Amino acid sequence: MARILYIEDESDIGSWLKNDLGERGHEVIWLQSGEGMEGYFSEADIAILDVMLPGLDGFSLGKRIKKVKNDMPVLMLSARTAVEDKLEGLSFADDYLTKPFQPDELAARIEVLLRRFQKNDQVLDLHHLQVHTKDLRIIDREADNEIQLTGKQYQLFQFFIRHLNQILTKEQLYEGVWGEQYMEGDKTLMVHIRYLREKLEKNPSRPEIIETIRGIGYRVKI
Amino acid sequence: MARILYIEDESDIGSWLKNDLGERGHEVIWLQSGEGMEGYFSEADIAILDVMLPGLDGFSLGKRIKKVKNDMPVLMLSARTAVEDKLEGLSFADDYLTKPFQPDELAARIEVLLRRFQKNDQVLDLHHLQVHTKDLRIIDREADNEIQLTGKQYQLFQFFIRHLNQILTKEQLYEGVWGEQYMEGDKTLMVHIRYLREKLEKNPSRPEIIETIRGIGYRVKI
DNA sequence: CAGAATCGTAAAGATACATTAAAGGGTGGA
DNA sequence: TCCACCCTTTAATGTATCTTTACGATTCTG
Repeated sequence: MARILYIEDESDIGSWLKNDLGERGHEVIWLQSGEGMEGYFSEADIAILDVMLPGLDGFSLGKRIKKVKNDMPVLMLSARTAVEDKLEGLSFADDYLTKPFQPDELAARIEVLLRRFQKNDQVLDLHHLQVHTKDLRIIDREADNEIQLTGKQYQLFQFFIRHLNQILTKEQLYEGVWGEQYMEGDKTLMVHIRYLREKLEKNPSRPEIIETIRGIGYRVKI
Repeated sequence: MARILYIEDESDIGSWLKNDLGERGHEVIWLQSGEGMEGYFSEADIAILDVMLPGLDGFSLGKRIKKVKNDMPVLMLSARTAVEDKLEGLSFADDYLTKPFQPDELAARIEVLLRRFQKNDQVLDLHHLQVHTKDLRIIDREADNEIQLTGKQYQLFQFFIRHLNQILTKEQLYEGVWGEQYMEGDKTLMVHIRYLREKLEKNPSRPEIIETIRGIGYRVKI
C-alpha cells in the first residue's frame, strides 16, 4: 500500500510493528537510528518516528524531514509519560500517538495521513491555471507557460493550496508563512497577495483565484 | 533478484550474510579480499564492502569501484566504533550500515539502492544538449562534442537529472551531493553551479538549463 | 449618503540573496 | 617530488525580492 520509513531503536517493538504493518500490505523500511535516513526520503511515502532515540532524537529528525521534504507526512510516537512532548511534537508533526497503542489505531492514522497528503500528485484546475501540487508547478493553460513564483510567493501559495477552500485569516496566513506574530495593520501580507495576484490572475484587480473575505482574510477555492 | 559483489574477510559473518541474502533471492559473489574484484564488476549490480579489510581497505576499494563504474551502487559496512569512518565513508558511498545490523535492514537498503540506480538508458534533450542518463554522457549537439565534467560537477548534475523538473532546495542539493549538513550561507554549492553552467550553458550568465529559483534553490527541467 | 473601516496599489528604500572572479589549499598522477 | 587540476573559500558587486510607506479605492454601516 505505502512505503513507510520507520525509525525505532527498540528491537522488539520495531520488529513487531514492521511485521504488523507489513501484513497490512505496507512496505516498511525500519531503521534503528536516524543515520542514513536521508537515503530513503525519496523512497518513502510517510515517516514514523519514535521520540526517544539514541543520538539525534525524533524531534530533530522530524524537523529535518519537514525541512528537506515538507510534503512528507510525519507521525511521531512517544511514551505516555512525556506529556509536554505532545505540544512541541505537534508543532511540526502531522500526527502523533502515545505508547502503548493498538496497531489498528496506528494503521488507521496512517491511512488518514496518506489520504490527507495524497494531494501530493494531484493536479488541480483553478480557472485558467493548472496546479501540480507535488512540486507546486503552476501552468497557465491559456498562455501555455509556467508561472514562476519567488520564495515568499511560493510559500504563501502553498499555504493556500494546503488549505484549499478554507477561509484563512490574515493571522493564520502570516503566522503560517512568516512564522511570527502578525501585527495588526501590517500590510506586508497584502502586498504579497497583490504580487501573487499579479502573477496568477487574468485581471489582478478582479481576482478570481484568491478571493478576499473582507474583515477576515483570503481564500483559494476550487 | 540481484547480483551482489560482497567483500568481507571474516568468514563467519561472510557466510552468514551470503546465505541470508541468497535466501532472499539474490546471487551473492563473496570475496574475502579486494583482489580479483575487477573481474566481477561487469557481473554485479551492487557492491557491499566491509571497511576493515586486510590489504586494501574498503574505502580504497569503494573509491576504485566508483571511479571505474560510477553507476554501480556501493554500500559500506563498518564497525559501530569507528564513528568518524561514517563521514569519510559517505562521501563516495551510496549508503552505509554500522555493525551489528539486522539482515532485514541490509536487505531493505539493498532494495532501495537498486531501485535508485535502476536507470533506464534514456536520452534526454535539454536545449542544445543531449544527455544519456545511463552513463550521464553529455553531448553538445551543436558543437558536436562531448562535455567532460569533474567529480563534483558530475555528482551535482546527476542529482539534477535524478530529480528532473523538481525544484531542489540548496539543502537538498548540498546534502544530496556532499552528504553532509548544509551550512546556511555556504557558497560552495553556488560556485559549483557556476562551474556547471560554464560548461553546459551557451551563455552562463543567461542560464537556460539550470535555472535558479531565488530564495529556494535550483532546477533543471525539460 | 456620509463617514469609517478595510482593502488595494504604486513606488521607494532596505535587505537578502545570487553572481562572479580570484586566490589558496588539497589531492592524486606523472 | 612537483605539477596540474579540482575543490573550497572569500570578498566585491550586482540584482531580485521583501518591506515599508503613503495614498487611493472600495465596501460597509448607520
